[in-house]
Amino acid sequence: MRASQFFLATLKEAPQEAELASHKLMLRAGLIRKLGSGLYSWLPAGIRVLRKVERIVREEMDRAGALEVIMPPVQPAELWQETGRWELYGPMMLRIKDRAEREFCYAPTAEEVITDIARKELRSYRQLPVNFYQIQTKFRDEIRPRFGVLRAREFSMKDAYSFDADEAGMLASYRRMFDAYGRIFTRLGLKFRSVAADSGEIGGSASNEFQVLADSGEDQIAYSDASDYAANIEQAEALAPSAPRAAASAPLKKDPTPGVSTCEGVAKLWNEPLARTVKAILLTANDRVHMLLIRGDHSVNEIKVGKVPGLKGWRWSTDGEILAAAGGPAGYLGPVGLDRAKITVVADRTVAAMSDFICGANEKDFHLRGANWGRDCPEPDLVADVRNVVAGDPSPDGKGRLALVRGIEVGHVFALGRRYSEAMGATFTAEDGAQRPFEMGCYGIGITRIVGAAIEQNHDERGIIWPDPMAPFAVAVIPLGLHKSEAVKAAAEKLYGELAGAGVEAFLDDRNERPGVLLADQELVGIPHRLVIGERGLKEGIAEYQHRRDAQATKVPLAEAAAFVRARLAG
RNA sequence: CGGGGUGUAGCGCAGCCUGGUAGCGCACUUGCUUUGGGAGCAAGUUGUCGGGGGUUCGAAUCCCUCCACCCCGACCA
Repeated sequence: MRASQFFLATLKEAPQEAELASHKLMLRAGLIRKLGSGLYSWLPAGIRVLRKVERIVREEMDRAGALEVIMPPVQPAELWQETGRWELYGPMMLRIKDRAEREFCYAPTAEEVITDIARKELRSYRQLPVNFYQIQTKFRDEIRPRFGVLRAREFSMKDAYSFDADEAGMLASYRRMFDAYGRIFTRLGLKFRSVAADSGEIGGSASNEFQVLADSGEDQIAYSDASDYAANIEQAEALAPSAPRAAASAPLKKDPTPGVSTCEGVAKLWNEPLARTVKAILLTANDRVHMLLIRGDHSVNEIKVGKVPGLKGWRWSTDGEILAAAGGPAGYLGPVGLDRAKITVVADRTVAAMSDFICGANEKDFHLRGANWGRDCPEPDLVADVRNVVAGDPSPDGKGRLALVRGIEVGHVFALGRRYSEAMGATFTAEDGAQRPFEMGCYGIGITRIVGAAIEQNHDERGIIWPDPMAPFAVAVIPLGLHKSEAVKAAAEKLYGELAGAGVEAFLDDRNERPGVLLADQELVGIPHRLVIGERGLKEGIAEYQHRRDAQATKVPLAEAAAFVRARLAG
């Protein structure tokens, strides 16, 4: 491709809407333009990258035996009502009506449609297993779209759905997809980790996420420093302290803490470590108020809370409920002196093992110190893991300690089971003649998100640095003074021709611009390899090769330049 | 949805407080010079000042209202 025939929409300055590096760079490099909140057009340079990602995903899905289909992005409400998700999905789903006032949605995902296809088309166990996938535009009306294509409302997703006759088969299909995903992200040249995950709204038993590692990621990943354990922090288990609870050694004492309503404040006021304090959080579930107790330096894991018996569908208690159940206001709450008929005490595993702790006195402007389970208040009604793990916690698999890194979720595989097949009556005739619901799995990859995540992971102050497999062009040929030197022009054209002839995606920047402009654009757009041709080098018979990550250029004899680059690409 | 902020040329911004009919840089067009890291000079082009309403002789500027976009939050008691 010649620059003169391409549309290079680079910008010197980033539009003010962009905050994150990848978002700014995608706009500046001319990959995308914003149409509205969470809506992006993809320009020619962006499309080239997107197609590369799609191609690798397709190849690996095909190789794993999945079959490509396309389902309509506009789907009738009836299907979603069958599974109850028409209501469940809530405002995330964009709902539309046709001229006859029939309700539709713009697909946020396609379990219902694919299950409908399965129940109509798949009749016998002999047809199983089968795995359908599509690469399609999805729409999710996110509460707050942000970070450009990383959390857009409209985005491209590869979604696959497997159908098996039994659970063992389904788990094998799941495994095949898991392995395919690993190959995809490896081939894309990204640093990633697969982690155990919460299955969330989609439901099902097993679930793994694929996270591209990047400091700006929205997700936190906990991994063991001594094993291959890795999990999303939403899911990572915080083990109970191994040491038994120490005996009470301090007397219970109530002291004023005027205006100090946080653990941090009390710890500072009393010059005590934050880890000695306990914070109380009141939740209401099933019309009963619960006091959740977390160590002062820990944070609540809302997903774990929802899994505690009796806390499914919990919400934060109102101020009125708090006062009525605990007797004191928020900020001064604790387990001592509660009427347990009115309130259930749920202690985090760590808190249950604490002694001589600091907590609220259930009275405005007072806290307690030297509080002890058993002596000062009854033992907790429930002890559960409800906090987020922190770095240094023991790994749940018993090997090593946990460390935390940030990641961007680009893939997610779910072992669904029969949730959708049962809800929609999708059955097949089994070997014994009985009708059985399909065992399903579903597998997503955020195609557009991968592009943003790759940039987030691979950029510097000058611009993008594409991994070779995703680069819009493999190599930039940059002639310095093409419009004034016949020798430069001839050498650049020859080199470009050699590369193109060898099937290398070369970009010849034949614009009549100063060298700085050409070089800056190549660096901004992130073309990973470049060959500079200038009069200076021609005198020596060389081209200057430089990888986007190289600090210095390497002189390469002109005649060998094309082969030199091809060797780098192969490696 | 709550809080904060921003909307002025394609992009980045000033002007607004203290009303007087719109400006800077980049980009774009033309010409000349220049050409190994985002050129210089000269001459141009580009605006319903987010929309609507109001106050006023007069509104980008003051008031009301709506809209769009961005950031933080929507747990931490």
